[in-house]
Amino acid sequence: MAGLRAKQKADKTRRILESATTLFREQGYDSARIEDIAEMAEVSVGTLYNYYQNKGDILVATVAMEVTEVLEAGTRIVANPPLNVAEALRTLIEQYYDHSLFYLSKEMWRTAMAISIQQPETPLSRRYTELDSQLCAQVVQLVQTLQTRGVVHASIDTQAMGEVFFNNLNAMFTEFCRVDAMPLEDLKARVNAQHEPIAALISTVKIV
Amino acid sequence: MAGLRAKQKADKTRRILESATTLFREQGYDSARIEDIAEMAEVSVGTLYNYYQNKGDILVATVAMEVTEVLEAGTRIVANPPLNVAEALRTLIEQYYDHSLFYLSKEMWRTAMAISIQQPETPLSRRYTELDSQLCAQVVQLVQTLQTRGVVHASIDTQAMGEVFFNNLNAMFTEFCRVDAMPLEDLKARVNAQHEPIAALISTVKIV
DNA sequence: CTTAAAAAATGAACTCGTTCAATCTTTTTC
DNA sequence: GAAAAAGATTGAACGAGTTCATTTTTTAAG
Repeated sequence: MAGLRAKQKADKTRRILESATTLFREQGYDSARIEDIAEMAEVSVGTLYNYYQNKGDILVATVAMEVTEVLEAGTRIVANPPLNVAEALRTLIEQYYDHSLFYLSKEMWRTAMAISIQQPETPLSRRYTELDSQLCAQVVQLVQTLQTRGVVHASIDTQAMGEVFFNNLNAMFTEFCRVDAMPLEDLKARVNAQHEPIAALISTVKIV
Repeated sequence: MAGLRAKQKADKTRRILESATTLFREQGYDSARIEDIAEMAEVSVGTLYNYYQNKGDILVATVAMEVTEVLEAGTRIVANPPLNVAEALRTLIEQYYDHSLFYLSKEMWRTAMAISIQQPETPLSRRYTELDSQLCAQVVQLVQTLQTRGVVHASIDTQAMGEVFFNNLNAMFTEFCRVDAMPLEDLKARVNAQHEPIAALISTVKIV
C-alpha cells in the first residue's frame, strides 16, 4: 500500500479544515477552541499543529480557496466584458462581492484580514497577499481590455487606473465586513456610485 | 484636596501609555508583556486593566493621538492648497505619510490596523474608524476646495473622487506597513504615479 | 476625629494557543 | 519476516493575556 500515509494525511487535512470552518461559522473565530476543532476532526491537538502552523493559518487556507474561485470566475468576465466601462466594472466587482460570503462570514473575513496584516511574513499570509495582487492584476487587465476594444480612451494609464479601482473596491469591502448590519446591496450601490463618474471620465462613449 | 484621585488617575493613564509605547517600539507589540508594561508604569497588572480594556486598546490610544495631529496639520493645507490638482494632493498626502512614523513603528501600525478590523465594536476601534472617516472627509474637502477655486472641472463628483483618492492612499499605506523594507519615498512615488494621471483627467489646467 | 461608604489597587488563578519529549505506526532494508 | 529507520501522533506542560474576590486607600458623613 504505497499511499497509505499520503491518503491519511489528505483526509486529516480536509477534516481539520472542515471542522474549523464549521466551528468558526457557528461560534466565531475566537470562541472556537483549538481543542474543540481537534476533537471534531478526530485528531489530537498536537496532530492539528502538524498540519497547520497555527490557528490563523487554518482560516487563511479557507480564504485562499475562496479567492481562487473568485479569480477563476473573474477570468471569464475579463475575457469578454460588457463594452461599457461602468457596466464592465460593475459586473466584475459584483461577481467578487457575491461570492465573498460563500465560505466565510464577515467575522471570518475580518480575522483573516487582520492576520494577513499583522503577520505578513507567514507563508499563508504571503499567499493571501499574492492572491490580492492577482485580483488587482485582474482589474487592471479589465481596464486594459476595455482600452484595447476602444471603449476606454487611449490616453488613459490603465495600470494606475486599475490599481486605484482595485484599492477602492477592496477598501469598501473591508468596511462592509466591519459593519455587520450593512447588506451586500448597499456595498454594491456605494462602490458603483464611486466608480460610475470616474468610468464616465475615461470612457470614449459619452452619455448625453 | 478635591482632585487627588483625578490627578493620580491622569498620571497613571499617562504613565501606562508611555511605558507601553516605549516597550512596543523597543521589543515589538507581541514581545512586550503586560506584566512588564505594568511594572514600568509602577502599577499592578490589575490596575492596568482598570485603565485600558485590553492590550490592544493601549496601542489604539497612541494611534488616535497620531491621527489627531495629522488631521490638524491637514486642515491648514486644505484651507489654502496649491492651485494644481496633482500638487495639492501630493502635498496633503506627503504630510500624512511623513508624520505617520513619528509615534508608531510599521509593526505597531500593522497591529493597530489588525485590531481595528478584527474588533470593530470596541470603543477605541470605533474611535479609530471615526478618525479614518475624518481623514477621508479631509481629502474630499481638498477636492471640493480645488473645484471651488476652479482648478477641478465643475462636472466632477468631488465626493466620489475624494473617497477613491483616500481609499487608495490608505490601501497603499497599508501595503507600505506590510513591507518592512519599503522606504517612505517609494510609497510617495507610487501613490503619486497613481494619482497624477487621474489628477490630469479632472484638472481644468491642461499640461501640453 | 471617627467611622461608614465608595473607589481603586492588587496578584493569584484561569483560559486558551502553542510546544515538545515520549510513544506508536508505517515504511524500508536485508 | 524481523529489525531498524523514518514519520506521525499524543497530551501534559508552558506562557501570556485577562479576570475577580479580597484588601487598601480615599472621600464623605456625623
